[in-house]
Amino acid sequence: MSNTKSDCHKSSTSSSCQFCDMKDESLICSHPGAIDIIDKAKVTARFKAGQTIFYAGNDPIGIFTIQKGLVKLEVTSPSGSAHTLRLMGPGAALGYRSMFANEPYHASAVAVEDCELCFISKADMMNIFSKYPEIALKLLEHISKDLRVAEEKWMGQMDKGAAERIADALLFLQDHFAHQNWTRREIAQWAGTTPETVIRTLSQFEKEGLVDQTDGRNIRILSKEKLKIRASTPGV
Amino acid sequence: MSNTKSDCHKSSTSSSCQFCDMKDESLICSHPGAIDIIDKAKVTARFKAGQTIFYAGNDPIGIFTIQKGLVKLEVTSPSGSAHTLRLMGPGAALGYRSMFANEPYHASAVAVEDCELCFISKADMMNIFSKYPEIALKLLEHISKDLRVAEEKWMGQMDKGAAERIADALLFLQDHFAHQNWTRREIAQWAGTTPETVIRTLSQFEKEGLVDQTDGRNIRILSKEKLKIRASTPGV
DNA sequence: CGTGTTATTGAAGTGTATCAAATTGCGTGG
DNA sequence: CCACGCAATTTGATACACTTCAATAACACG
Repeated sequence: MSNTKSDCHKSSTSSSCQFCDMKDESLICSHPGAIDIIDKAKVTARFKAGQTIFYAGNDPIGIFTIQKGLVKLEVTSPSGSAHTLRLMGPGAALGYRSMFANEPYHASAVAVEDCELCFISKADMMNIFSKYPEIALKLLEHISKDLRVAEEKWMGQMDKGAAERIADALLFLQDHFAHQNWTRREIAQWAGTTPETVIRTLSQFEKEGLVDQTDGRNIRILSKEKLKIRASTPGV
Repeated sequence: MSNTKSDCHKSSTSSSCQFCDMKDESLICSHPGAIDIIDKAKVTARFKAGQTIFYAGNDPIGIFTIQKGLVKLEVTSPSGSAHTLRLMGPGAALGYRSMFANEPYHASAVAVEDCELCFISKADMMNIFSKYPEIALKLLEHISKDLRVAEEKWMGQMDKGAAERIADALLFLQDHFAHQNWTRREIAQWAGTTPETVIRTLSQFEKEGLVDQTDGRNIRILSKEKLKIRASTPGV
């Protein structure tokens, strides 16, 4: 096996970016010219479910790209309760906001399931920018969308009741990360409520025929459409 | 009067950017090279307090830079209540998020007080980017900070009580836009609560010696420090 | 087969929205 | 300068959705 790129095995099976499944999905890696630089600069890192990738308060050292697995950005309030800010799957980037803002991380990144990440240092990233400025514009677009999502989310939280937020959460988690079996607590952290309220609401939804909970702790959505209606209807 | 730049008077007294007070504050205009382009491209616009600069749902046509006055970005929920997303004063830009995201505005921009804005079209903006890519990086930094602010704000809203949020609001509005006499409703829209709750909380704060309301409808902060403590203390 | 985590159910407390009605402040025009 | 009218403010009563606490049950994992 003649591997022409010797520094591509820093961490076990980190092969060339050419063969990465996520090549086309990723904002950064999808650029043809950038691949060569990244290929030399990147380091692969693995995290098991539950492990923390970086902690809030620390200074960013670069960007992670998700090759496999799910990662959540979570903030733990002074009162102790944790809330999920963003969820990111394969192809998404991680840690870019703090890097560009020149700020410490304002949230911690935790692996929801076993993960395989690709790390690119800040210096390498800046190097890429200077050669391919159009990537900066792409990231600008991406972060701008993040901002809308963030603002829309807490706008929704404000005048919606818990049931509506939970319906929203179920739909969102199903749409974006269907394979994952979310716990009631995780749903609560995403919907901005408590596990108890999630449970009560779920059994209410079950009565209404929106979901099914007979398969262990699994939550099966029976009617997306009805849930969508429920997600934007004040009372029942 | 020999005016060398004939197209700089599109709207009443729009003088050259060279003499703009906000030249150094603005993200875009502060760049030495960009001024020449902007000077030719810009149009000055005025809005009276209460007027809408753009409406949610419309497509962005460019960027506004605030020369004078205060602007709020507000979202009106389907249930009818309005919430203030961001507040922007002189030197700040307006409408950039939607432009970069290639999305319609997700909020409406309303003049809080009489305003003087400087408009630059999307095409001109892109032209500036291609000549001075470093401006894109600056905007990237700025939007990244916006994202943190947005996420931090709704994180705060989640587990803080109304009194804490209102204390936060008072401090924020005082720090950033001191000259403005905010109404109870505006405070409520910023703090994510109702005017009634703001009133009750204010009179509570008055009892505790944190604020003074004897001067008409004005709210005078007596002790920033005590308010800060109040802003992060669950019960009394 | 135990042990810890997740889920479930119940009861109780409370903060906050909501509605309605009275009052104040403030600008406008007579 | 006063009277008027409107919007902002204030206060009270009520309702209720949600959190919180506590105790039990079900499940997964070693």
